[in-house]
Amino acid sequence: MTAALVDRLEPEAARLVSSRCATVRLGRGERAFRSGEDCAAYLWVTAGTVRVQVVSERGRERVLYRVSPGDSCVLTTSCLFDHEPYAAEGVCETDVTATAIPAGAFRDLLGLSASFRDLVLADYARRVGDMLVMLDAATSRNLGARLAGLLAERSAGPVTATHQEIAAELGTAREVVSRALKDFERRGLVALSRGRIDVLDAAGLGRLAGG
Amino acid sequence: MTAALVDRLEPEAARLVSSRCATVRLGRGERAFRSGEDCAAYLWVTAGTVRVQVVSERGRERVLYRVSPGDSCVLTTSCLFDHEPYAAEGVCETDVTATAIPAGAFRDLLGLSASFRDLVLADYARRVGDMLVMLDAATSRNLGARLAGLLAERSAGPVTATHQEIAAELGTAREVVSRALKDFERRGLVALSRGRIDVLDAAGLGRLAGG
DNA sequence: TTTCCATTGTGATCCAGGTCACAGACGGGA
DNA sequence: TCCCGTCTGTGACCTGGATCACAATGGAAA
Repeated sequence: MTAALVDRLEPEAARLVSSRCATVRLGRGERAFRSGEDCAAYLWVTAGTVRVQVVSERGRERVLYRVSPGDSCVLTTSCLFDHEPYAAEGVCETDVTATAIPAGAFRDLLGLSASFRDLVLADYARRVGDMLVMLDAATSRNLGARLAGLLAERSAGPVTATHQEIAAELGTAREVVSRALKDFERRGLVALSRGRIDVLDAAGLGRLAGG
Repeated sequence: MTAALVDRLEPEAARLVSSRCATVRLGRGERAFRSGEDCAAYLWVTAGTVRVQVVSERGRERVLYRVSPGDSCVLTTSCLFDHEPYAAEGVCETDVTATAIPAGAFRDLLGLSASFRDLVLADYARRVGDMLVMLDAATSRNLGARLAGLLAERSAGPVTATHQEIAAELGTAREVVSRALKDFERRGLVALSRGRIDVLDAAGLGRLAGG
């Protein structure tokens, strides 16, 4: 399944994309955009993943969401319409290929293509929903449940992530995650090794996470 | 200044609104929508204010944002595009007049009118920005600063709100707000009376709030 | 005036999570 | 094999804020 933008659009809109948009490639670890930067173009990711995060004054980073092929990035649209600089940064988690849509072309596309509108707005809707959930989670402090939820979600294979990365995901401190994980291990829910967590009892984790 | 939708749209779009949208009136305290409800129409508020909030399991309510004349409601668009029910409820803080735009008409309008697109997306952008700020605030727990900020913002006139209402605004408990306010009073920043807070030193509060 | 409920003030206590400070443990180079 | 930087594990301690439990007060309605 390809995630090329042109494949999803009406012919006329696809032509517009072909003529006015460029393909950009970014290496793993590069920044797609930085906090405080102005927003010049809308990026449609066709391959790879961009992690969008904010960094607090105290240096703690917090992951907001990820942009995968087929997703748009709410913050970018936010910037394009609000004319404000980015409040977050985008880090490429893998090599990334994307179509850069200049602001003018973006607006034209919105007018021209119902498919494009649907893509953009549906994604917006999803993100807002996610952020509501995050807000809720951040307010009620039940770190154990949130961690269990995160692990249960990814229990298909081994979870390869350092405790530090998970802490950023949850917006907390590494030590807190380490302790909680150790607790899970003692309860037989997971097996821990360096940079990797194997889920032994996804159902149990799910129970911990769910209401 | 009127906030009627038709005044902001191209003639053709305005006609569409006139023919397919109804005006609804809601009394103060009524629910514009409820948590879990399906979303049938997009509401464009022309007069009054709707407070959008989520209620946690423990009954604590948290204000997400307010919809004033000229604003749209992100959650509504969210629902229309995501086909998911509301995750929050909307309470009319005053008598409210609104234009109800059925889902179909909403989509048509987006295609037809560049002005409408700009209204909807600009509003979306603003909300997302607000939510980022809220997330940040909720994570770093410095209730004093947040409370000071809230008061400084409204320091134009006396702030008429109970401590309970302010607590909902900040997503915390009433007692915590009472104590913080009392502390501000002792420091000469505010004067407290029943259901009302007079800001005596807006600059001082601003300093407490600002970085 | 009296009643009664919503609002506010406050002490006492509790607790999840944050911080600090190290000590191992692992693992990929050199 | 040894070295060194990254990851983990853990104890000790701190803290803001949440909860509980009442008392006191204000003010609108009766």
